[in-house]
Order: sequence, then C-alpha cells, then structure tokens
Amino acid sequence: MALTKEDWINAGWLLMTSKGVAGVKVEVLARQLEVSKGSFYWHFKNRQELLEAILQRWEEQTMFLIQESQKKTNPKERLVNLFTLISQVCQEPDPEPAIFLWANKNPQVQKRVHDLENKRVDYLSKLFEDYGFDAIAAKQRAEVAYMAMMGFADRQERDSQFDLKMGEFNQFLLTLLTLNINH
Amino acid sequence: MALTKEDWINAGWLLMTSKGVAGVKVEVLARQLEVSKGSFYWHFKNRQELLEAILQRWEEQTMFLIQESQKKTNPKERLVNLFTLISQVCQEPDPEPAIFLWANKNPQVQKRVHDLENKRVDYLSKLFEDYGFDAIAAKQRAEVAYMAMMGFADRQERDSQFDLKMGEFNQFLLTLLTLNINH
DNA sequence: CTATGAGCATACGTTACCGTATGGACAAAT
DNA sequence: ATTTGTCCATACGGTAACGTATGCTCATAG
Repeated sequence: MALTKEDWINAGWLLMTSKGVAGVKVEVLARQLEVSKGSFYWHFKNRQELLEAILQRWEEQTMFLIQESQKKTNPKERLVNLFTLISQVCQEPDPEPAIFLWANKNPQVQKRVHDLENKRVDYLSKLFEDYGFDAIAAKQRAEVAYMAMMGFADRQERDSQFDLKMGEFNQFLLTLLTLNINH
Repeated sequence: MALTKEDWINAGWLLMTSKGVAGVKVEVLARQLEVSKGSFYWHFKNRQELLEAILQRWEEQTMFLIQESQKKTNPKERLVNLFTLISQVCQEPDPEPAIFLWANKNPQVQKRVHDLENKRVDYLSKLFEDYGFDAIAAKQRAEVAYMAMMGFADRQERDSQFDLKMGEFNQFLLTLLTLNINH
C-alpha cells in the first residue's frame, strides 16, 4: 500500500522524540519505512517541510487539550481533567524536549514555542482564577504547576527507570497548589 | 598561545548547549577556535572523548553544588542557599537539556543521568527532612521542587523573551513547599 | 487498449563531516 | 648546533546525508 504524508510525519515524530531534530534524516526515515527517499521527495518539498509539519502537529496537540478540558463546567473538574489529559499525552512519544532544543538554535521556532507556552500558562492561570484565586496568586500557581509538569514529563520520558506515576504526582501537585482557600 | 584541552571542552560545552549533542562537531569547533582539526586530534583521541569530558564536567557541577550548600549549618539556610546556587548556575550556558536528550538515545548516558538525578532528589529530600518533614512528605516536596526547578531552568534557557526571574520563582516555590509546618 | 498520473526506484552530483597520515614550526633541553 | 617533544596544518580517503533528474510500475479513466 502506498505511503501517505501522515506516515512520514508519524515516523518523523518518533525519530525526533528519540534522536532530536538533527536526527530526523530523510534517508534514515526511508530505511525505516522500507522505501527509497524518492518517495519522501514526492510527498515533501524538502526536509524542512517535514520538520514544519511535525512542529505544527505539536502546536495543534496543545490547542486540542485546552479545548477538551473546557468541556467540563466545574472549575475544579476542568483543572483535574486537564491534568489527567496531560498525563495521558505524556505516556505517548512526545518530541517536546527535542522541539525545545530546536528552538534554541532557531529564532522562528523559538517564537512559536514561546507563544504556545504563553497560551498554556495563560490558560492554566485562568483555571486557577476560576477556582477562586486572585490574578496574581493564580499566575504564580500556574507558573509552578506548568514548570513542575514540564519537569516531570521530560524526566519520565527520558528515564525508563523512573517509576513515579504522573497521576500521583499531579494529584499531589494539585493538592499543594489549591491550598489556602475554601470552597 | 597554544590551546588546552579545557579550551576545547569549553567550546564544546557552549555548542552542545545551543545545538545539541549532534551539533558538537569537530570541524565546527575547529573553525570557531580558528585552528585546524589537527589540533583537536592531538588533544583528544576522537569526538567521543570530548563528549565524555563534557558529560563528566556536567556531573561534577552537581556534586559541587551539593557540597557548597552543605557548608551552611541551619537547615533552612541550606535550602535557601542551594536554591540560590542553582539559580546562579542556570544563568550560565547549561547543556543539561541537550544531555537529557542525549540520554534518550544512549543507554550508558541514560544510566549516568538517572544516577545523578537520584542524587539530586535524594539530597533535596534530605534537606526537607532536616527542615522537619517526615520521610514521605519530604520526598514528595523534593520531587515537586526538583521538577519545578528543572522546568523553570529549561524554559528560561531556551526562551530569551521569558522574563520571570528564577530568584522570585524559587522564593515563591520555597514558600509553597515549606507550608504546613511551624518553626 | 492506450494514456495519464500517482507513487516510488535508481543513479548522480554535491556537501559536510570523521578520522588518519604526515610533515612543519618552534621552544626547550642537551 | 642538534635533538626532542609539543602543537598544529595540510592532504587524503571514506561515509552519510541532501536534493535532483529521470525512469519504472501499475491502477484507472477514457
């Protein structure tokens, strides 16, 4: 059966996750998919176009999670739901660390990463506000929550011996971050 | 003046920080240092030996921080001091994200990263115990503190527009993590 | 039955890098 | 003055990757 553009993006996604942006090589992918690179250059203009497609998929994933968690009406449920969704996504291969490193050497990527991270923290902050914190406290808690989850996700992904479950971690984190307030 | 082995490690350190492990190339370094790669292969057996030296320096940096913070006698001061030291190190170029990604594709590196991270969390946990928490609570708080700091450091390094100061962040984090206990 | 286009193979030129081999410059020791 | 060792330049062969050009196969539309 003929390969689709999606097939190449999937393979690139995996390769980027494990080897970084520089590891996403056309001929390596072709060998993995057991075709020649002639196929690749039929589906894509060049290597850059594949990297762009992966970056775009990564951006869409975040927007999807935000929209999903908004389906809950209760503020607390929205928080819990978001944390749950995130921990699910982090079980799957995630090229985020590689993308962050990529952003380091590419100003255009850096801007897109920056903007997306702002959206994440802004949304988290909004959830904490809905929960009852004032703007400043909500922002502080959103920052800590985001940093901690990023740290966790990164570590869990790269360390196969790491045994702490994200579910438990997030639960404790949420408890800590919703302290000092009554409902 | 003749180059030293340290000069090459310094340049490699910087390059790894900005471009990742795959970006640390002998001929690129030689061009930056304005010498030929004949120089490199006089100081090093091969490229791998340089990568090993960088990894080793990274390991030593953590051990240095742990020893430095232990010079304080007061438990709280040790915590504050450690957080301060860390925020200082994170101002400088730090190849840690690149090393983490490296660990992803290299089991031997993964083991060394894993061991070092355990030392970090264990030490943090010990500090929280000294501060008055029981073993379980201390471990939980150490995990959150570590994850949050890792997330922060990573983000600060890759995003030049990111304006939150690590000093303030750490202070708030420490406040949050030392709640629910009297001294 | 032929013609068309999708999807891929093959072959090629080019570039960037690794590592080696060898020789040169220059200072210090003898 | 000659030797020795340090530090580096130059030249080379080999590999892996990028991108292009061109041709092959096969299904399907006319």
